[in-house]
This record gives sequence, C-alpha cells and structure tokens, in this order.
Amino acid sequence: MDTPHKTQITPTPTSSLSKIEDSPVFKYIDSLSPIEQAKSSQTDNAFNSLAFLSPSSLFPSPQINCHRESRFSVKRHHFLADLNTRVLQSSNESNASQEASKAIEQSGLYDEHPGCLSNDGSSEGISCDLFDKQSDLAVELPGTSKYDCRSPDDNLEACDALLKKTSLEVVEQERSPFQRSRDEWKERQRSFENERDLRKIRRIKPSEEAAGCGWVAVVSDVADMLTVNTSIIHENSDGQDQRTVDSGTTSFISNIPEFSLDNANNLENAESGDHQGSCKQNELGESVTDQTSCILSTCLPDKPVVTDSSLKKDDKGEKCSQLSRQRSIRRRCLVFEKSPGFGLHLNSLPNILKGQNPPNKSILSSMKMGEVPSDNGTAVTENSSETPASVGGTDADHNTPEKKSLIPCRQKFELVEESASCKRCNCKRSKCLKLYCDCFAAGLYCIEPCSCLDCFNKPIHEKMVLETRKQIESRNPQAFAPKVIRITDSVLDSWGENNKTPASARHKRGCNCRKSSCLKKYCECFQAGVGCSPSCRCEGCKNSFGRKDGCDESGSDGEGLEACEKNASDKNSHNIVTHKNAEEHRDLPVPSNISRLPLAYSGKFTGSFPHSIRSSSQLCSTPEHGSSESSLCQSKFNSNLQAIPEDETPKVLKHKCLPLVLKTNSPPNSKRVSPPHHECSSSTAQRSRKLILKSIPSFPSFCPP
DNA sequence: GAGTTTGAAACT
DNA sequence: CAGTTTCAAACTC
Repeated sequence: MDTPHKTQITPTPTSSLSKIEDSPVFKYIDSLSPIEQAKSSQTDNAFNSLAFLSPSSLFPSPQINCHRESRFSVKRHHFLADLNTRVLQSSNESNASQEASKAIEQSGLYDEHPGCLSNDGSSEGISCDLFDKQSDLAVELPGTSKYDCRSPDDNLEACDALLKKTSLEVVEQERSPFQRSRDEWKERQRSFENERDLRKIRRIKPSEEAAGCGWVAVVSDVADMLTVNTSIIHENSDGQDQRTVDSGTTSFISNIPEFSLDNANNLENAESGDHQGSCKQNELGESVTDQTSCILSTCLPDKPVVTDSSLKKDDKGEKCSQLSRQRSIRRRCLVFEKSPGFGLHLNSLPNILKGQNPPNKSILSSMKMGEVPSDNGTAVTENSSETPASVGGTDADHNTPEKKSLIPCRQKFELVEESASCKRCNCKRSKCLKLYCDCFAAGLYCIEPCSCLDCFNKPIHEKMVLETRKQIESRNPQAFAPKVIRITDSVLDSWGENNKTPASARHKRGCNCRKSSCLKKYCECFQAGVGCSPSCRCEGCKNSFGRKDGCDESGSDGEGLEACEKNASDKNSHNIVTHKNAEEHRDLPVPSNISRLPLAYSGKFTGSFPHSIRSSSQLCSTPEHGSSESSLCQSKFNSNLQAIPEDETPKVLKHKCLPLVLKTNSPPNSKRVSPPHHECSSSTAQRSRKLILKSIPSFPSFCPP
C-alpha cells in the first residue's frame, strides 16, 4: 500500500476525492504504525476541529444519538467481558505489531462468536476500561464485524487472528493511562474523521449522478461507502492475508479511490482480490449482473442477514458468495454510522420520497432495505426499537438479535440519506435555515437536487447552520425530533378499541388541520400514515388512518376511506401492493410484496415507486391493521412510519411524562397548542380525555423529556 | 407550470 | 398565550 501522505489534512466540507489521499484516512493508517505516539498535536487539532464540525455532530438528530448510544452499550456489554478474557489468553502469544483497530474490530467479531475461543471467564487484571473504549471505536467503524464471523469456517480463522491481535491490546494496557487516554481520543477523532470523509466522498456523488439519482447511482453510492470494511471481512474471516494494515479505514483507503460508479467491479475485486483469489474469479465471472447484485446486496440486508447462516461453504463459489453477503452487511453498518441526522423528522419524509426516481431503483432499495426475509421466505419486519436481545425472535437461530436490530436501522439511515440526495427542498426565502426547509428540518444539508435559493444549509455554512439549529432547538427542543412516534397497543386500546391504525404510531404533537379534514397531505398525521390522536386539534377529522375521535379508519368510514383511496389512486394507484400472506401480516402491519423501503416513504412521493413499504413491526404491531380496504391507503404511507427512528420509541417511552401527555406533548414553545376543537362532539372529546387518562400507565409520553 | 390552498413554523 | 404573518409543500387547473 502506498505510503500515506501526511502533511495536509484539514478536509473541508467540499473536499474532493483527490483529497482522500491527504485525508484523515491516511492519517488513520499512520496511526496504525508504531510511531504514532510520536505524532504532534497538530493532528489532534485537526481532528478536533473536524470532529466537532462533522455533519453528524452538526445534525445530532436525537434519534440518531439515541440509536448509537444504545447500540454501543449493547455491544459493549456483549463483548467486553469476553474480550477481557480473550486478551488474557492471548497475552502469552503476543507477537503483535497489529493495529489496535484490528484488535478492536476483532473484538466485535468475537462478540459474535464468543464460543470460538475458550472462555474461562477469567478477566484478571485486565483493564475493562480499555476495552470499553476500544469497543466504542470498534462500533464506530467496523463494529459490525460480528456479522461476518457467522460462517463456521470463518470463525476459526477469525479467532486465530483475533488471538494474535490481542497482544496489542495487552501492550495497550501497559501504557500509561494518560497515553492511553490520548490515544483513545485520537482513535475517536479518527473515527469521526473517517466518517466525515466517507460522507464527503458520497456527497460528491450527486454531481456525478447528475443524471438523476438513478437507482444504480444510489446503490453505487451506498456501496462506495460500504466498501470501507470490505477488506476487514476478508482479513477477519480468512486470516490468510494479514499483510495489509487491515483496519477498516485502511481498506477504505485502498478501495475508495478506486471506486467509481463505473467500476463497481473494481470495488468488488479489490475487496476480494487479496484474500479470495478463487472468490475473486467467481465474482468476476458473475459479471456486471453480479456486480450489481453484489452492490445491491450491500444495501440490502435481507439476504445476508437471513441467509447467511444457511450458507454452506460447499465450494468456493458459495463461499465467495457468502463473503460477498458478509461484506454487504458490514457496509451497511458502516453507512449507518455516517449518517447525519436521518430524516426522521416528518418533514424529511416527503423529501426523501420525492427523490425516488425510477421504480426499479425504488423496488430494489425497498426490497432489501426494509425487509429482512427470513429463510423460509417470509419477511421479517424490522424491529429495532426492541432491544437487540429482544429483537428478531422469528429467526434467532440464524442471526443474533443484534443483526436484526442493527442492520435494518442502518439501512434505513443509509437509504434515507441516499434518497435524500435526490430532489429535496425548494425553499425560496427561508435560506433553508428554518424548519420550513425539509432538509434542514431533517438534519440534512441541502444538496444539488435541492431547488432552494440562497441556501445556507450547506457544509460551508456549518457554523451558521449549527447556530440556527441551536437557536431553533432552544425555542423548541423537539424541533428536530421525529414527529411521529410509535405508541404501544395498550395506548391505542386506551384510546378506543377502534382507534388503531395500521401502524401503532401517532404524530407526536398532533395536527391542527381545519380544512383538509386530515385527508390530505397537508395533514402531518395523514402524511405520515398515522391516525390522528387526542393530541390533534384538527377540525372535522376524517383521517382514514384513525380519527381523532376514535372512529375507526377501517371500512366503516366510507368517506374517509374513500378519500383515502382516491388519494392513493390519484398518483400512486400503481403503487398499491397486495398483501403477501397472513403470516407476514402478522409481523408486517402493512404487508407488501414489494418494497419495504425502510426509509420513510411519505405520501409526498408521487413517483412511480411502489409503495407499500411496511413499517417496522415496532411501529405497526397491531395485528388488525388490516382491513383490506384501508390497507390500500395504508400501504401508501407505510413507509412514513419507517421514519420513526428505531430507537426513538424506546427513548420516548423512557420519558416518564405524565400520561396526560397529549396535552403536554407539545414542546415548550410549540405553537397552536390550543385545546381540541369543538368540531368533534364534546362527548367524543371527553371520551378521548378519559381514554387518555386510562392510558396513563402505558402511554408513551409524547411530551419532551 | 402557474396559481391556489393549506397548515406548520415563525413572528408579534 | 393568542393572533398574525411567513413559508413551502400540497394541490388544482
């Protein structure tokens, strides 16, 4: 590998691919070398600035943070203990000159297969802190290595490699606390920087994709990002080629520059070439078609996730295929990390959808992003709001809970961002620095597809954006929080047996519609595909997904339904999908044979993309979502539900706001928090209140923390 | 594509 | 907090 060029480093938001060579990624490589400690603080400074200005920090979408946090914690708990043990065991074998990053990564791997090493449970004298911190790093970049360690053949090899690496960890322990601390900080900075670079690279894509956000472009884009960890997979799983520096970042370095929309093959080759000669050939032999599939697979979790375990290394080809899938998984994970504030904000949903272009693209994305087909052919809904341990009960045999809980989420984020790269806002006067701007509201920078004027919502105006954001948040802490949250069935029940929507979600603050009867996308509830709740102040609510007064949206309400269907048929009739089967329905409130686009497909999207995206199970757990009638309409908006951050719900649930939240749900400064309108009969209003009170115990607080 | 409608966001 | 204005998306033609 080429010697990194160390001098220049401060990547600007507009840095190009050419700068990658000068980018932190290379620095990261440097960091892997033994002389790292001798580096000056200059690097640190650079990192500091970058770290704090990175898009992620700039758009610290609450849900994102939450997600990360939860994810980190989960992983840590899972493998820290094992790691400690492992380190002790391997300390005797120290022949290491391996990079810490690899060790860390391995730790993640080990997490997946603790059994690959004898676990005597001893953890004497090992600093838990060290691993704890390393684990963080591991999570940030390649954290998902665990996914790759699934195959039996890989396990042993990976474990061996892991043992080798641990020596480094031991060395780490011997260093002074200060030094360690500093190194750890550096590591973190690098992680951020790497992430930032990835984003930059991706942001360059839009221009390249000028043609219009073709699905290929999007996929490629994703793949491009995901490339980062590919080598890791091979190295970890094969252990045959340890020559490379092998940190995720390193791999990234080698691959990204080579990657382009045109040479996805190169990408694949580069990934597999060093480690899997046979596999390489195999992949090559599969030609462009396979290329696409490979790339797609990277975006699509379903296959890898579900079928991995079932894969057998019967032959190289099979093995290669497996690796390819594993790669996909990793990539997804990485992408997730990079995502800036995912457009969970309701405002973002429309944009995301609007950007969808060709149906095929959408289909591809949808089919793989949101849906995680089980090996039995059924689809498994995402269920990430659950704790990893509790997720994915359907096929735990295949995958660890974490797989399900994490991958789908990442995919969502990833896809959202990708999709968001397409057409988005059209602000004329807000400078895209107000919540009027969908991009800004979603925590995203405006990019080429936007038609905005005088836009300040760009990386070059980071400070301004950040300040504005802070300002808005100071006014309304929930301004950038998801507008739609999941609610529990019990809450729904408390509202009234008939007030269930396909998705057990509701607009956090409720709508305030007066003329649209909550039957048009003017209504945020309707737009999100959720029913109105008692917190809505709408007048003449006819929300087909659930009226404020508790009227069932299902068949009984001909008018609402009619409107819904009409609306759905207007532009998206072709998008209506049919239910798959009862089994799927059970998990997938809004079944669809097509997309499961995790990203929110809001009604705003009027393209040809097939809707139907089902919402995550967490969101739509109600079994009866489906009156066939409403399902038609519902399918159209299911995707919106997906916008609900996987981890948001838990977070919300954590908040112990009073049950009467419906009244207090509005942010401190929220507008239009007037009492429910009188259109609805007072009796119904009262009933709603009573119900609310009843729901106190289980009602997920809508109010901010 | 232009104009209108709508309701959230912002402002007073 | 309520009323008004601004804004951009949704909608209509």
